[in-house]
Amino acid sequence: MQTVYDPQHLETEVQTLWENTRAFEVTEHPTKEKFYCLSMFPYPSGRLHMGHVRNYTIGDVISRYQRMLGKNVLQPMGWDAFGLPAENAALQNKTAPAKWTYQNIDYMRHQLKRLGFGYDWSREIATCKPEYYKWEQWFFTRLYEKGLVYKKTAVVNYDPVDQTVLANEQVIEGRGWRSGALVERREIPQWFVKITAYADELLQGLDTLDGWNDAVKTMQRNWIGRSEGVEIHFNVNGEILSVYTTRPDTLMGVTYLAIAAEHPLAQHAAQNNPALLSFIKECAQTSVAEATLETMEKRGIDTGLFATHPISGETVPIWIANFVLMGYGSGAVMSVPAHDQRDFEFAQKYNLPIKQVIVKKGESVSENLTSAMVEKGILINSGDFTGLTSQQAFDSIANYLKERGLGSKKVHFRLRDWGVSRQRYWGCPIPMIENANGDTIPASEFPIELPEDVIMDGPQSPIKQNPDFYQLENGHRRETDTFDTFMESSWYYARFACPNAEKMLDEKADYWLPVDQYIGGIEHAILHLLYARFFHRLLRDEGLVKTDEPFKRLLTQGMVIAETFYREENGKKTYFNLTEVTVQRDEKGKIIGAILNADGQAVQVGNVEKMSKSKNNGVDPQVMIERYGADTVRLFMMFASPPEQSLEWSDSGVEGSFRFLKRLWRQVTAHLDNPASESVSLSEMDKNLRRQIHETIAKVNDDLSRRYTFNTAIAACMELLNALNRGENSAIVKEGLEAVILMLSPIVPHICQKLWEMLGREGLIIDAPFPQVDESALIKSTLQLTVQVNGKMRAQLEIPVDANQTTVEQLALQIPNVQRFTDGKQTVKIIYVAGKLLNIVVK
RNA sequence: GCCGGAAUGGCGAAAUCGGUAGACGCGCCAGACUCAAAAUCUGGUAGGGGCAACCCUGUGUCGGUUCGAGUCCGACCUCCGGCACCA
Repeated sequence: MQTVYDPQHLETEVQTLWENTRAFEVTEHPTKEKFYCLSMFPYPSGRLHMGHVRNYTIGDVISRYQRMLGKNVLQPMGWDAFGLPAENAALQNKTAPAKWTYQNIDYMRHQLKRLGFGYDWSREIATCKPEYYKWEQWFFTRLYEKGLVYKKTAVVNYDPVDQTVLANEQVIEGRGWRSGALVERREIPQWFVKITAYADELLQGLDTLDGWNDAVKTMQRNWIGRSEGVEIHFNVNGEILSVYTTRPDTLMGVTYLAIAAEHPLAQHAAQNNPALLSFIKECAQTSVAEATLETMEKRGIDTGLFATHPISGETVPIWIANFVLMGYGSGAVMSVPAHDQRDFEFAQKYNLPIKQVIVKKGESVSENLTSAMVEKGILINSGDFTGLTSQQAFDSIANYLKERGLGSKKVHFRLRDWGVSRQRYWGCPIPMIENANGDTIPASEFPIELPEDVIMDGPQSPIKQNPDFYQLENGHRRETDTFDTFMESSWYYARFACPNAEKMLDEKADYWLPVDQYIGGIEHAILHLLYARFFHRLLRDEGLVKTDEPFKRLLTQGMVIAETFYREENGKKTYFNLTEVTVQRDEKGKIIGAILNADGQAVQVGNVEKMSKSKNNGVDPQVMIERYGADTVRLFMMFASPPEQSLEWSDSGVEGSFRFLKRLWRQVTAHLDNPASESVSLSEMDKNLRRQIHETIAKVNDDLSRRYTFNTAIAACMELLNALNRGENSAIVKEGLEAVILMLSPIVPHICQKLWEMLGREGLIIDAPFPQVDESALIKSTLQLTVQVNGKMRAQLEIPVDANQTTVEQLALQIPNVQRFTDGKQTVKIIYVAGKLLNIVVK
């Protein structure tokens, strides 16, 4: 028998057992209940980081628990293998993105296996393989045929020095990250998928997702942004300029219109106007990111053009404003400074008139508005509409406009169509061809393979300069843009059900889908999850899946954070890793400083932040696994905080987890040395211990199935183990130890498998049933009641389980400490929460 | 700027439906074992008062609802995530 807990040796042994028995390979099983548990697949960046470890431990714990409940559990793993970092790495190392990616996959697969995750590796997918992306290409051409795909121009960030398109992330303070050149907005033709055609369905579908938390659903609802408003036509020299508003009741307060710099009217007006031209050029020098546009200084310029108000017939000036974007709606907005804060500030800045047309009920016009009056109310200064409420005016004005052909009610979505074109190399080639007439037509054969054997000697895509790729024999020319990588991650969950199918998806997908539990970072709350929900409906409408929603239950896990250490010189911070410093604490254990090991001098202690390269505060999981073993790392990850909260790294916390596993090991081996002596009747202490065992089983089941609070499940097991250590009846101690081992096995599967065997059990613990409650063990004869006076706890009272309120009140009033607070006072009322609490209210 | 979230001892956290604030763990303090150290075990540990029984204060800030608020409502502060080409 092993007397010392030796995780390295033990974990290898157990992992070999899993491998040899193919413990996690699953097939469709018509009679068994299925459970599909999926963690968001990783981008193969090089090594696993702690965020991955956390994500995949959560998924593995849920999978193993569900399997022990008797379900047919699928837990697959793959690689989101296309993406920008591979190009950057290739550029730096002068290698091919493919080679770098495949090397990373090999290393990270090895790491995942070492952590003991129960994946069905026979289903592994890498999205950069033609066997995977050829179906995406085929599907895109199907969407094209159905009219769900179209081409239009859209703006990108363009680096004029590197002559390449930049991702928002690559634009730093308005400049390209490599060249430092001022970035320009540029319009280029791109492919779009009509997600807006599904906007209503995506919105309504949220109501069916009971297993998603409200924060994510709210964010998606707001992102889709359904609004009811009115489209209004202004007349500009005989041409129609359309604007959309949700506040047609304020229409009489319009004092100017604002248009985008790229708007044709702006371009036209600028032809003979150098001031306008230079303003438009300035507007073009901004990143396309919405956060940048919304936070920058709002600026504008008068075009000199006028529009005719559709009701009053008055003319209002047309301004170019840097915050209005072409391509979001019509590229023009009506401005009502009195009732919109942004318009108000803009009007003040440029001395434009502010005309109040809404007042609160019972008030009159405000003499000097100091800010916009944005609430709804009663119309004033609005001609025939004066006196109406905002609500009445909405309909009256809409009808007025409609009767005269000047506008109509319209439902509008904030959601925009999904631009899927990327001007990059390391992605799935878009399967379109430009024929000799200049028309685009879909490709007819798949895959259109991306050449992997390339050299990145500049930021431009190699396939854009490679006629072997784009030039076809019949004179046609292939599209050289690639897909947004969100395309691949929008359907991988379905392909895992049938990774080798000779079509995109086969009937096996019907067995496994939808995903019962999806787990990933909260940062994916909108984009990835919305695109996947959209794509699932596209698959459904192609007859490839039968459900409406891909993910039944969603768990969004928090970030892994850690302390930062730095020195500041000339305003530039240099960060040091935890491994390079010694932390100093006061006698209470509070951090008071840190010293750099290299020179013995002090460094600054910074904030606790998300583990990242830039803050140099990452902890390499590999080092921890080698030091403590996978079980300790897994245990710490699950114990330190509940999954949805951020998790702070702590070396001593990891030590604590290791210590607990050593104690578990020792306690079981010590028990084996003192074999069970069966006692006939149970003492009161025995009964209490047995009740605690079964109360813990009830709690852990609830924590693992409903609440997903793994930290409290572990705490309950720790408490039970402490109690078992004091247990006297070895038969009950054995029952308790077996329960603890089974309950902890989803979290720390290696040590539990081994202890399970040492207790004389055979086979895989993963195939043993999870402990269930023996109701008879829970029976109590007395309860602890809290007695309050005026809501403050004054005493504890032990009462028989069947005591009625009158008895309880009498008992409570006899307690001296209760009498101290009630004597000489009048009892106003008594509140009794049966079996829990008695509150005596006095005055 | 807009949308969403978080905040509780020295630290990570617990308190599940409005009902005992601080379970469990870390750290720290004391003791046991040891020639000693490590490891391990036992006890203590929100702050303040009290010999003690107990009492007062306390869950980011200010206000409110309630017999009772960490939990609900309103306003605010700080931090975090997302904002459509990072994944």
